[in-house]
Order: sequence, then C-alpha cells, then structure tokens
Amino acid sequence: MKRDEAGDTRPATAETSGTGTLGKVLSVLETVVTAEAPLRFSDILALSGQPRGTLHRQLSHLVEEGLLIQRRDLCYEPGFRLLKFAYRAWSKNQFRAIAGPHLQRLHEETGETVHLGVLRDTEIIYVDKVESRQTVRMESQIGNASPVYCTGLGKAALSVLPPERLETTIGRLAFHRFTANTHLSAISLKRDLDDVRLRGYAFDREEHETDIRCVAAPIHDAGFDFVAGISVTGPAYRVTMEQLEAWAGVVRRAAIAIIEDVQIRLGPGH
Amino acid sequence: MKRDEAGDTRPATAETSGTGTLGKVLSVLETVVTAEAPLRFSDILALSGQPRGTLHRQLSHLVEEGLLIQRRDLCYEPGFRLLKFAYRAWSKNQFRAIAGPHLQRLHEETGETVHLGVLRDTEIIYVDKVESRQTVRMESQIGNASPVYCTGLGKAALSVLPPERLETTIGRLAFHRFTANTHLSAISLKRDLDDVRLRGYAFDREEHETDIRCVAAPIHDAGFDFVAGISVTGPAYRVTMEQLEAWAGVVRRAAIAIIEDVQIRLGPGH
DNA sequence: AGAGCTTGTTCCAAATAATGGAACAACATG
DNA sequence: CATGTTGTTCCATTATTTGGAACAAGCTCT
Repeated sequence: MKRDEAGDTRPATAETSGTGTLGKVLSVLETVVTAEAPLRFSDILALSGQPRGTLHRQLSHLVEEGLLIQRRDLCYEPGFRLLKFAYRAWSKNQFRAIAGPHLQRLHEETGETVHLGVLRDTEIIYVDKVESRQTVRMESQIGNASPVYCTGLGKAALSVLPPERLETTIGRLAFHRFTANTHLSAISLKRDLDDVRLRGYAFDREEHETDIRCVAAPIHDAGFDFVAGISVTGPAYRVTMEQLEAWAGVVRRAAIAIIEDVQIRLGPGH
Repeated sequence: MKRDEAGDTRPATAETSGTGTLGKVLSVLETVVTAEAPLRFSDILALSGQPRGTLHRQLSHLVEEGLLIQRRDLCYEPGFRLLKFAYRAWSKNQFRAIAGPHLQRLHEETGETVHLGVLRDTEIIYVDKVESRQTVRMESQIGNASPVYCTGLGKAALSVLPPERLETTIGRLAFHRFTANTHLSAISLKRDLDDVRLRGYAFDREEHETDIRCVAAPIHDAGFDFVAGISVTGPAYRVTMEQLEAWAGVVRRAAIAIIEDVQIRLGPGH
C-alpha cells in the first residue's frame, strides 16, 4: 500500500487504514468536494496519489451513486445526493433541536451571532446559528467546517478531550496561518488550552479572521465521545475582549444547560 | 445475492449492481438517514437484508468515517460529516448560483414561493427556494427529496427525459397515495406527462399535499444528462388553477432563461 | 434468581471485488 | 502532422468483503 509522504506522521505500526474501501473512496470524494474549483481527472489523480485505473473506477462509482457529477467538460462536481443526506441529518437531529432554544436565548442576551458546532476529527462543523439580521439562509455556514486550533469552538471542544485523544488530534493538525494571531504550533495551542480548561471557556482573539472575536464554551456527553460547543461571535470594533469576558459566564451557563437538557431528554450517557 | 422482494420489478438480466462495495454501503447509509426515527442494529438488519456480520462491519466503517454516529443506546444517527459535504456541494454549486436571480425575479412576479429542484433517480431534490416570509433557514427544504410522480417539478423533469430513460425511471417508481389526487399507476402518470409535454409546463393539483398547488417548468442541458425544474407553489385557497395557468408562461420563460444562462456561463453542453 | 429469548459482537475460510500496471484511445498543442 | 497530454479500458494479482456460525451481553417472564 502506498503512503502519503507529506504530513503523514502516524506511527507505521500496522495501520490497516480502518475503513477499507470506503475510506479510500470517501477520501477521493472529500478531495473533490473541498476543492476550490471543479477538478479534472488529472487534478484528482495528482491530489489523491492513487493509480489511474483505481481512481477512475472510484470516480465512476461516485458518479453513478450521485455523490459526484461529471460535467460535459469532464470536470467533477459534488452531486446533489449529498444535499439529500444532509437534509435528513440536519432536520432530524435531536441534539440541534434541543440546543436551539438555548442558542436563541443566548442571542437575546448578547445581541450577537451565536453558533453551535460539533467536533469531528480535527475540525469544528457548524450545526446551527442564530444571528441578528435575518438574511440567514443555508449560506449561514451550517455545514461549514473550520480548523479546531484557530476557533473558539474548536479550542473549547479540545479543552475537554481526554488527554490521549487530545494528543492524537493535535498530532494530526496541519497548522496554517490565517491571521497574525493564529496558533502555529502544538506548544502554543496547548498553552492556550490549559487556560481554557481553568476558565471553562475559550476565546478567539482574531485567530481565524481578522476583526472577528468570539467566546465559546464546551458541550460534551458523559463519555466525551460526543464533543461540541456554543459560542458568541462579533466584530472586533463592537466586541472588545472585556465584553467577551463579561459574556463568558452566560455562554458557559448556556453550554451547561444544554448538557443537562440533553441528559434529561435523551437519557443518561448522552 | 439477495434481492428485495417488494417493489423490485427490474429485469433480472445480469445486473452486476454497478458500484460494488460502495453501492451496498450507501444503501445502508440511506436506510439509516431516511428513517423516521433512529434505528438499532436489528432494525437495520431487517431493512437491509444483509447478513449480520457484513452489516456490522459496514456500520462500523460508516461510524468510523463520521457518516453515522452510534449513540450510547446503540441507535444509529446520521453523522455530522454529511453536513460538511453538503455545505460544499451547495455553496459552490454553479447551477444554483446562476439560477438564483431568476428565482428571485419569478418570486417578485408571482408573490408566491419559488423552488428549484434537480432530478436524481426517482426523486426531485430541492436545491433552492425563495419565499415571502424571510423565516427561511435550512429547514427551507433545501436537500429535501420528493417523489417525481406527485410533484410539479418531478413531472416537469420527467416530461423532457429521453423515452428510454423515462421508461426505466417510471419502472423503478413505487407509487404511494399521498392525497386523493396522487397518481397511482404508470398509465395515469404517463397520460399526465403527455399533456405536460404539449404545454411545456406541469401542474401539481394537490397531488403531494392537500391544499398545495404548483406550476413547474423543466430545465435541462443539451444532452438531457442534467434535468431540473423551477416552480411556483402556493396554498389552494389563494392559488386557483386559473391563477396557475396565468403564471405558466412566466415560469416557463424563467426556465428557458436559466437554460440559456447556463449555456452562456458554463459553455455549450451544459 | 434462573431459563429462555432477543440482540449485539467477533471470528475466519471462501468468494468477490478492488488493485494497479500497461496498453489503448481521444484530445490538444506546437 | 507529429508529439505530448489526458482520459479510458483491460486483466491477472491481491486484498477486502462476505456470511455462516459461535460467542457474549441484555431483556423478559415465570
């Protein structure tokens, strides 16, 4: 089996790759879906590092299943079946439904945008949002994924991970400078996380986007299998660090309220 | 290989199932995702008809890949990674972006809700929506899938399919009565489609939901590989059949405008 | 509590599908 | 028209999936 040379720091100890064929195909799908522009066969070939024949079959299968579309100019695009899957995933999600009223309340208390995000691998996936101007639609970031190391939600989530899982997660991070304040090393990030753990809430000091600050608190189930977060975000000119400090309490209380609500409504262990 | 007894009217001529392992796994994923309530292992076992060992591994892989989540009570739920895929699929979609202004204009002309939907297998997947009250969020149906045979968009899309593909599509339909007006047979549906083809637009005469009517027109690329539709929908008390007739022209013109716009912006063949 | 039932998990030889190199075809490009 | 690039097909080899059966963990009912 071929191994990616770049960024693969995993121990070489008999990693069966876990999910077999599915994992490989999803990796191809993710490549196409997360690409900035539609990709041609050769582009994907270069990015995936798979042999031509193999990749060709994988793409054919993905197209046949509706997860990708092949346009007439041979470019591959995400397929509409992905929307169907997500619609169900979102509209029936109980966690989101339970958290909803708490987001709303937090928005009313602060007047700024409130986010609900879930930790998945090394990213935070935005699951819900309440914001002032009701121009919100699906662009609203729902489904958008941001790195854990430069977002309030991400750091809040990391702060409650069991040590071992935290290590493996941080080990997989590929640090990338988004702003002057972005953490660029595991050491720097871990120092920040120590503070977060003590306080119970995390800040984003313009680490992902300039002029955007946020304060976030972690949400988790009993076994820390499920880790998420809630945050209040605003523009730096309006939201000072003092303001964020002042909101930290309500954010944290909202997070705790959600944890309790989930336990009551979905039974112990959640 | 086992075959579903119910609703499987496909010819038994050497169907290699096409997408191999991926198809089987996605079929399991779809079962879980489209279920009304979270399913336990045995529920899925019964629905999928796969052997225990096989299904167990498939589910493990899906969970490991983040497409499913297994809760503490052993129920399976759609995973949040699905949201990430869809976010990209939606936000980068060029067809949607091109059609957007036309939907907006159609909404301004009619004052009622406008939908954009894409044909995928035997379903219409809603891709965009413009409606009066700006309470729209992701609940807005984006990603929702409805059967082709009882929606205006579905019938509009079917009406432009090449005869052969129309036959296979209709052959796969499992008719289900949603209202008193729902088509329940291929014959009845085909008769309707003949009318649609003559007029160039389709009606939904409360065939999917009581008190909901709609008029829709087809959109397609040069080779009919990509088939979609645009529609105006409203409550029966406000939107009479005469009103729909009156709007048919603008709807059809909007559809044609989108077809032209796509050809210009994405090049010939689209 | 214990017997009997259901439900979830693990194991492994056999069957099957994925792999990947190489040859082929279709397009561009100079 | 020659040449490089890009997309597609083929097939023996290899690895993964398959699925039966045995095992373990929960329930339920007397």
